[in-house]
Amino acid sequence: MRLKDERKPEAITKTIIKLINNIGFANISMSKIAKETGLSPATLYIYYESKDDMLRKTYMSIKRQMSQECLSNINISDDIKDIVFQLCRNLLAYMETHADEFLFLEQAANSPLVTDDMIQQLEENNQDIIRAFRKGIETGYLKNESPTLLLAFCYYPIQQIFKETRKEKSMLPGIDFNKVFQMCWDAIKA
Amino acid sequence: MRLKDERKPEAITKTIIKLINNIGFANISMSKIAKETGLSPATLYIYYESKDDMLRKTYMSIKRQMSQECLSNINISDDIKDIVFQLCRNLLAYMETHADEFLFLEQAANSPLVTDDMIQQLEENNQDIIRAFRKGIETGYLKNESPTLLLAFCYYPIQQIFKETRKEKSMLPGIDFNKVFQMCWDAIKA
Amino acid sequence: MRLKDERKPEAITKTIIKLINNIGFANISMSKIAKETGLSPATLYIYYESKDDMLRKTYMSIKRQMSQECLSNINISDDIKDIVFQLCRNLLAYMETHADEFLFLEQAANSPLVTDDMIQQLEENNQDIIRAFRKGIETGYLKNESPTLLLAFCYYPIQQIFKETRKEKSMLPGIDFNKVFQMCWDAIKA
Amino acid sequence: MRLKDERKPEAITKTIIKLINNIGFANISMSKIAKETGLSPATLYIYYESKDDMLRKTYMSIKRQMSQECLSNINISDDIKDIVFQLCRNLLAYMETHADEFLFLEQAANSPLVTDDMIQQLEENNQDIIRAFRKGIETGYLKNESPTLLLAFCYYPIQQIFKETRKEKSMLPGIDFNKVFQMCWDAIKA
DNA sequence: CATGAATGAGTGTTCATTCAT
DNA sequence: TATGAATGAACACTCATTCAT
Repeated sequence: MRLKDERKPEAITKTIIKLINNIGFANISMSKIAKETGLSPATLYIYYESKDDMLRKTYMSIKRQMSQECLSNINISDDIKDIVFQLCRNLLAYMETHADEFLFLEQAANSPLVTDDMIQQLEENNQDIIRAFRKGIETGYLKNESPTLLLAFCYYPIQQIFKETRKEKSMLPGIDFNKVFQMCWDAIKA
Repeated sequence: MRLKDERKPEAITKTIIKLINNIGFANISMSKIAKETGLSPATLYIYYESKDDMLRKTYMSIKRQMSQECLSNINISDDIKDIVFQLCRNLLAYMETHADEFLFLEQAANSPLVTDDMIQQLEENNQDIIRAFRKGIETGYLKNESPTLLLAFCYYPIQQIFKETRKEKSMLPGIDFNKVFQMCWDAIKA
Repeated sequence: MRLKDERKPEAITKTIIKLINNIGFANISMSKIAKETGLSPATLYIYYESKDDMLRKTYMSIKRQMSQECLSNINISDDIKDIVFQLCRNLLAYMETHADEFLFLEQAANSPLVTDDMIQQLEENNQDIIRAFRKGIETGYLKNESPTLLLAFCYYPIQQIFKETRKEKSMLPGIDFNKVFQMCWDAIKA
Repeated sequence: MRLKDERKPEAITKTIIKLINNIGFANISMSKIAKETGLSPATLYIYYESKDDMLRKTYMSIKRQMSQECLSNINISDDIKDIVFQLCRNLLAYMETHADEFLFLEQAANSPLVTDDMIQQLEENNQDIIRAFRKGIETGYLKNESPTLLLAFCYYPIQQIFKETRKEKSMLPGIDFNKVFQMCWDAIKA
């Protein structure tokens, strides 16, 4: 009995990310993915139940990987300001080194593919950082708002601004992201 | 020979927005749009060159309308702080009254459909507000950063947070957007 | 606006009957039907909602035609014996001149495609003959059984025996169908 | 190296009969049969050369079993009338206790799957009964027709009428099959 | 013997677009 | 201008069968 080739899902994932960035979320098809990966369309269905299942699992996997990298070099007992800046740096670093993955996430996130259920599952990855933010609020360093909202004020602007800087005729060329991080901090600090 | 019926493009636009929110950007088709609007597929090609052309023109039209509504009740000579808060209120008001239109924009914006060229064209709608921000910088009320960046810090967080609040199992339920506006202001003020 | 070509459904029907007799009910496909008829697969969907719809409508149409031809030269006021023998002759004549159509019906009738609802609709075509049989019962010429059962004893044996005679290595070669008709009559007569 | 497990073909046969009655002859597939039986698709090919081979062998097996059961409690030296009525009762009994098997046979019999060669092989199962019928002709109890034809007049009407009574909205509800047997006898008796 | 992996060819159906009226 | 008819190409997915273990 032949065993599942664990390099195949990896190759499929890479193809998906590549194709979505080249031709767009709306234009990927199973046959394009199969051909680009060098597989038969039928083989995709050994690893995934359906196209939706494939895209959802790919989304979950990439998103989890991104969340994890955002927590690098962060010690929950550090000063909240250090945590916030490190978080911002990590996010930027991930987007810079995994631009295609990130842009895949952005396309998928705005589609009906990503369900509330998936988001809730992913939310668990943020629990540590949410706890740190809550402590920051209690110790008076951060505004007395929902920690999720404060966190959103770090992630969202940086992500959207990053996307803008990636465009060929960007309206925000040569931005110094340290300034952006500072603005995030100003938004959430007490 | 009848003249082009200008109510048809309007009806088509409405259908597109409705369908995209119901079945997603990736699943709309010319025949679905035609059937839902009560037209023949062939008729769509009288008003638009192709599917892409149709979606692009629709995007441009909606985006322009949104930009315009964001400038309501704003007087360039007002205090920059008043301008910023009014801008934020206008944006929120538009998203709340035109949720489908806004969510269409978000789906389209992340797709390869929207070209740099289109973005540059749309950028012109912001010139007045950019000028006001520049004055705010010069008079020392705002941080000395690119006005576009400052503006981004108003739009992006509010838009993304709004999307989050729309979800059924939102992680940010019952948010007071006035607090959000204040955070935007804190981020960009000098 | 182009008009529907009424020769197309006829051509499609002919292809279906031909193909089903050549390759069997289980092996026909939309693309085979399309190619054999000289059409695009998509065109089939202008005339029929789905494959099932196509096969069902074809079945109904052929079955109705057969029922009609079975009533040729039958006068309801004739002697019931004459009616029965004419019915038998008509059935045989139809099967002989429309062998492919008849064999299509037999394949379809044993598939789950043909619903009770369809059968009920078709049953209406037999009302006149059923009435004649009822009169035959009342006047004592026929057995006092359900007219439908008596009718079945005419149709079924002849149909099944006809199918047997059609086989290359038939076990019933050179049958005289007049004898078969007589046996049918013996079965149902009082 | 294990030996072929003879319970597997039995299990496969049961699955085939079940599936064909549930989803129809045209919709069964090797993988569905494998999954439903709890086997790998590849395993089916240990027991059968191909899908067609599998269906043919299954048809032959079931058909033989049915023929055998039709001969229960029949003594060739009995009166031909007793033989005929017992044959009819046996046929009905088989169809009632093995409805799925019988309906499988009917679906298969009308498909091109069943070849003349197979029919000839199966015909041997009827030799005893054919001989009895021939004696019935010689002794003047039966019509002077081909014994096969006389036999057909027993089998066919009962089978077709049985199928009709099985339908949900049957046109022949609550039939007394003893009357049907009598009609068969009337058809073939001298 | 038995199997899950693998596949090219096929399935029914819909696509964006053009044609003929 | 407006349309239903028409289509080749593509869609997501399944097929019967074979391979490698």
